[in-house]
Amino acid sequence: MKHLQTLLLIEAVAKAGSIRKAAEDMNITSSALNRRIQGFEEEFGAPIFERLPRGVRLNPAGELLIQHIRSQMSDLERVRAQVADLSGVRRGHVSIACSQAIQPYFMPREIAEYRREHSGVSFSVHVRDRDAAEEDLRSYQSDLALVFEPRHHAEFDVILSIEQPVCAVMSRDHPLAGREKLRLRDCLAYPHVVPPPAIGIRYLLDLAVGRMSQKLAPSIEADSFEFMRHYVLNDQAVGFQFPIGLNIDGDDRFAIFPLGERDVPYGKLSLLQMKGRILPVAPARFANQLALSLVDLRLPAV
Amino acid sequence: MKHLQTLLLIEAVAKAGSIRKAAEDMNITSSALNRRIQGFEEEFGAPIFERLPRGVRLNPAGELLIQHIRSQMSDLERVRAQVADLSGVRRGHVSIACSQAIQPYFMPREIAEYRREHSGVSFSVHVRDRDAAEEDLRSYQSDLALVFEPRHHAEFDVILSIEQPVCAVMSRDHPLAGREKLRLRDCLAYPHVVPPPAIGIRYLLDLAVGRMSQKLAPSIEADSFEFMRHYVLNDQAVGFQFPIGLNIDGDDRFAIFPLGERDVPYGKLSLLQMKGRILPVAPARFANQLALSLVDLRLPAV
DNA sequence: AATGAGCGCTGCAAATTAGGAAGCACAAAG
DNA sequence: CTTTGTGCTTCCTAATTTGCAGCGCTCATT
Repeated sequence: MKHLQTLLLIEAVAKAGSIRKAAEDMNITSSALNRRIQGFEEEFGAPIFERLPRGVRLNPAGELLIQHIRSQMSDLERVRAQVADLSGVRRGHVSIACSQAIQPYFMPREIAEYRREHSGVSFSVHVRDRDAAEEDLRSYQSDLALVFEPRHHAEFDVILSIEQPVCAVMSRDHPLAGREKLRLRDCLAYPHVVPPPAIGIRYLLDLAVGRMSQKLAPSIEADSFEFMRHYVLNDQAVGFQFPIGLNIDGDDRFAIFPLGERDVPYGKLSLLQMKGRILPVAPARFANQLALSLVDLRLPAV
Repeated sequence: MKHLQTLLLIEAVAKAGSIRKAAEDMNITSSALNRRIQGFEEEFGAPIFERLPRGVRLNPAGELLIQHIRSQMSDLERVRAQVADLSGVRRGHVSIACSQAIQPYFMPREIAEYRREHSGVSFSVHVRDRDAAEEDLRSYQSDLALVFEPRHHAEFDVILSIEQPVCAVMSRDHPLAGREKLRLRDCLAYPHVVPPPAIGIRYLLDLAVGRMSQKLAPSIEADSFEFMRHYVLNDQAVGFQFPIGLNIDGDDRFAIFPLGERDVPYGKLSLLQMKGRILPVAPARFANQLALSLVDLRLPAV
């Protein structure tokens, strides 16, 4: 789209941090790019880049502008998708950022189901912790985010939110595996493997131990739940995960115990989008499908 | 702003209804304009105009696009205003659509007050009935609308809403002028002058008479409240207006009676903006001031 | 039925604009 | 103190856009 060329170049420069680098990325000469930037700043009425000895950086005006540029490009994309839609073609792309727990079972199933109906739609899936997911939405890199315990509710539109208990995960032959019920303090008596603080489940665990005498003393801190799952099979350790990330009835190597809400607070799984943004057809419909599926996972009222 | 040139031309064509006319308006030749449109349609991937024997008209895709164009231009304007703001200058423009009742006293006072602080800000004020005001918001011709009884609440963001009683207005020497209180049916016994159905106050009167035996039998239907005010001085007629449009204590030629809510429903005066739109600095601040002033006019709870 | 006005569209040459190559001044890094 | 990398400028050429004139078409009017 030609009339956006300059804006695209500005974004490239902002990312590259230097005009010459950006010029190379965009396959034009630095002189041409330089002039376009200067021309734009002139008609815009204010400089948008700070000139540093080692390159350039967006100034506050530029930050404002780049946000406008991204929102504008994304909105144009939405219009094009909507136009394609009304001429009968169901195409498009959905970019979604989500927590690790969503990756193994939930998201593949949902995407496969969606694509059964709309094979023209393509997907990008990004694993993101809650902060990174929010940043993705803000910069329009993702249309949707499905994350546990998002930090800044108010900056986004919450399409739907459900609760999930934290579950203790261990091998079937673990000493605790025979119990009827389990409390957090039981788990902490054994070696436990927990994710780093950036991840939702750790946040909840930290909250929980904050009001206990016992402390978190992780034998292992790992940012991969897949690692955790396999690790607990090899040691008498306890891991933690949400039900949505577990194949509860399908794998008899594990013992899984949901922890009560008074023990560890439930995790809030929220489906988010950029505030006020109108999503293109495909992301909007997919969000709708996700919302429906998530409602089915809602905890029965206590 | 050069990169928007094509979009601006598209808007001009949409408005003019013909490429040649628009070309004249924009001071270029029709051939150049024609080719730009064709070029845009090609890279956009779909035609946006229907070619008719007497000119062109936006097709559905074009309608979608023009909405994007307008929102985009307005957002860029917002960014520029914000940038100007952060370099210390307080400039900008506010475009507001409002009911007639707002014109004589309320709006002039508010604008004057705002401009005392920010003399760099300019204003456009448009008199609009409730439907036209909404259309103004939708097409980004106005930043704000202050109207009685807006029809489609849900399509807009309601910044604030207050209630005002309908008042009967007559000359001091009118036979009814000595009364303590007045009811609608008293007024209808005399010649009355009412606005056309498009105007909020008429809508309320129609609602009111709908549940009465008596009917509205206007001697005069006039779309100017100023006309109404002067007319009732020249005939033993009754007119209707909201308090905000009356100089209640300042003009002793008139007798004014608020009508009870059970008699004629109160009018809802709403300050609206386009849904989800982020207003530029000046309109946003002015909206804020309006909201504060309107709150002072709120009816004391009954 | 004929006519003329108004429309969108197209070929071609002229005018305008944007692009590339090379080089300058400057500042940080080695 | 040299080297490297930066933004910016100048000159010239390439690419794009514009204006002009004209074609074919539809519709309202004569």
